[in-house]
Amino acid sequence: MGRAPCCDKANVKKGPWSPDEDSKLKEYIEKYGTGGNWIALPQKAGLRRCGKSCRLRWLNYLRPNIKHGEFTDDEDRIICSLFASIGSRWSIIAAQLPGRTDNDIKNYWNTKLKKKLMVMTSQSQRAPPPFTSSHYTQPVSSQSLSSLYKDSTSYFTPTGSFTAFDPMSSVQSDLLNKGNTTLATNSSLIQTPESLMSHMQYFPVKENFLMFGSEPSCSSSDGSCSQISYGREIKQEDMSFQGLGTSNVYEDNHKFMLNYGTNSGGENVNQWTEKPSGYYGECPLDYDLEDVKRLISSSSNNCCNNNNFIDENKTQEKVMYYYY
DNA sequence: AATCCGTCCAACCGCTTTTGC
DNA sequence: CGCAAAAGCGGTTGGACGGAT
Repeated sequence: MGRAPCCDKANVKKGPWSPDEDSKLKEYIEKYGTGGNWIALPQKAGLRRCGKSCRLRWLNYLRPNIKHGEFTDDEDRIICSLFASIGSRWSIIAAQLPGRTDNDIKNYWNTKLKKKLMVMTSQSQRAPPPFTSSHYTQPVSSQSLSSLYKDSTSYFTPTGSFTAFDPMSSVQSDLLNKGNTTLATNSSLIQTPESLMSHMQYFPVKENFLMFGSEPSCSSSDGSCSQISYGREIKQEDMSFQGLGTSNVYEDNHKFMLNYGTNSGGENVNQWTEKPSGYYGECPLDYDLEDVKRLISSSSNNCCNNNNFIDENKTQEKVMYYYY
């Protein structure tokens, strides 16, 4: 049983907006505002459109100060950096780019920026094996994340550390209390795509298929793979933290982690071990941007490598992916 | 000139989260 | 606290467009 449709599908117009519809919507909102009720708005404005459609049209196109056209290098850098840290949270990324909409950024990433980075990746001829990094990335719940942003908390420290995935407690105790954090939009603290690429990886998976960029989008209904997004589908109780240095997987209520890279003795480590209890918060705060960038490419390697939490129900197949 | 193919982006869909009662 | 409705979000789709063949 699905939920009731938000509008009468038979009586609403779909497809591209006409200039007339645009002006009607614009005029109405400029005059009366949205009234906090998008569902009722189209009728009041004399539009045969779904409220959601009106909202989207307004937010993505008609709203004042919307910036269209070419993205600047600075915007590129911000998008790359934020994507590396928080993944495809386009609305949050958009919040850092005045005048840009989440839809715009999403489209830009999917159609241009990702490819641009891929080209750089292939040019860099550098394809280190997975599981080589040394830091954590860490998911935060959407609530935590949004509250972080509401607090205008920086994800860039003056030392270049990237902190978006620090556990909230750590963030609060450490970075949030720092008076000297700086805004993400300070481009001097954001790496250029070129410098990012020097640490990027790509992973040929399934023969010649190269995955790159965003989290993998997998069917959630057919059980093939759960869509992974930071703090959305995954309930907090399901969250396991997995980072560049350690991957955690739940299995039958046991938590496992994949250690990789080198241990303190300089030995190469790449093995599954059971996770000690209370493991969550013990993550280094320093989140080196070089490592962050690696996420861009490696995050899409599969459902598990760098995405940070595992749905318990999907554990088996994900573990398989790890061994793929 | 016609067709094919790839790119781009507005809009839709369905899900999660938030809000209000 | 639980439920339903609305808002918000991100993935996907479809069509317009331009370049290549």
